[in-house]
Amino acid sequence: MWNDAIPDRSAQQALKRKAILRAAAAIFSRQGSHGATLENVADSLGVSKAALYRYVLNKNDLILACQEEALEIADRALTEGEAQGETALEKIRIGLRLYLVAMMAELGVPALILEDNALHGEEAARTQAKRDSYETRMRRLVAEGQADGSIVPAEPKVAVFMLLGAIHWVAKWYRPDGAWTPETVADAIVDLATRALDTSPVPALAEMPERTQQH
Amino acid sequence: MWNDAIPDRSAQQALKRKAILRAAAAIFSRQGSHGATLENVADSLGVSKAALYRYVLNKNDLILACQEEALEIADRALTEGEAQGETALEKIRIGLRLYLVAMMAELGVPALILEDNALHGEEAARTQAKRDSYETRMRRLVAEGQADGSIVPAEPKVAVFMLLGAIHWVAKWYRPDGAWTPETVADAIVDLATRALDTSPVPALAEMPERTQQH
DNA sequence: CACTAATGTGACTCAAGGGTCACGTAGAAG
DNA sequence: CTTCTACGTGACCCTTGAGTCACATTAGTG
Repeated sequence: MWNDAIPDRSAQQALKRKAILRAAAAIFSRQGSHGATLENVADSLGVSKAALYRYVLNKNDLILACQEEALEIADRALTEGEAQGETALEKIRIGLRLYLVAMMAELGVPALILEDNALHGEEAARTQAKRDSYETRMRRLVAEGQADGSIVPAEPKVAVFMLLGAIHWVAKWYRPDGAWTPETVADAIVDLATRALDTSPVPALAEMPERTQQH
Repeated sequence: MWNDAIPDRSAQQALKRKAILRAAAAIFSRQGSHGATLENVADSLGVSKAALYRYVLNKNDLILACQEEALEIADRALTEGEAQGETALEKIRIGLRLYLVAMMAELGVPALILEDNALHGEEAARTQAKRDSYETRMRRLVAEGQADGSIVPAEPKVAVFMLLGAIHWVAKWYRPDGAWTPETVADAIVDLATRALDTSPVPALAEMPERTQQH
């Protein structure tokens, strides 16, 4: 009912909670956190609503967990990008690409779009702080790129908002059962969006290969 | 209570309905259509919830009206862009810029982000069709730009999604009481986003002038 | 096999929010 | 001044959905 098999009792807890997060993320991302029902989430797992409460404190907690997971993923991706990239622009490219792919892999959703007041409680502020921190990091990278010559001069705030808009919007149109794989989409959208900042953009961009292997 | 003064009785109706649309759009855009209460909308106008029902059939109708208004604006803006622009890229630039500015002026909000199932009823399908039609128009323009050499080769669908993401995302971060005017923001974000498609991008972009005159 | 802890369920409570209604009031018209 | 109509209101109804609880069931453990 939950998933296939195996590990020792206490680790099951974590797996099941993870499964709930995935299911919830999928529904939040389509209907918004307000439009989503805990019963929806439960149904999509083939479980009763009450069962969820063994793994989740309440709806707010669930939203919070999804949000934090997504922020962790974004943060790790950016760190990896900073490690691998040569110029600042490359760092951003890699960071965003890994973000999209990892979101699909771990939450099953390319991005989480939450309403402004989706969360309440003091944890909401902590989460907001994390998001600010991520955006600040991105802005610093843009400034760095303007220094190293890889990124065109432009207001860093606007540049970052533009990039994040393009990335987050993927949640609105990407369908996992479509013709494009997560990697294809991530490459295409990130290449295109970051081309806006590129001081020496290549004239042509990659084609869109169809999905070859299912899953 | 509603607005300042004047016109003959029956025209008041239209004005008041328009005021409701603006108020609703503002709240929808911050809280999502599900998170928004009709009482919120009423309160923000200093009116009781019941009063709204003189001008609006129900919540669905209100959402629908906002949505359609936004689509009309987008459509008009694109038509204007097609009339004024030389290359296809210019047409897109002008169309998007006018869209952002007009949304701010007429709905008081840079964009409407609605959840997938915000609307129900058959009108929802009609609205969806309009949105599709707009996106198709945009894709055709991208293809046209690839033909006339102003736009870089790239999958038109992805290109349009990327542009619309950057544009719609403005609703998430723009604050009317901030330092930037609507025109400033529209220019900056559209120039930056469309630069991604530009075959001959200028190396540098405009600075961000502060707001000089208040409103 | 008996015992216990963990897990899941259906039936419930309760608050919030969409929508309605009977009424009060103000302003145009005779 | 009276009357009619449009407008707005407070109080209300009713559904939906968050959260709880007593109970059944299952799975480890001696």
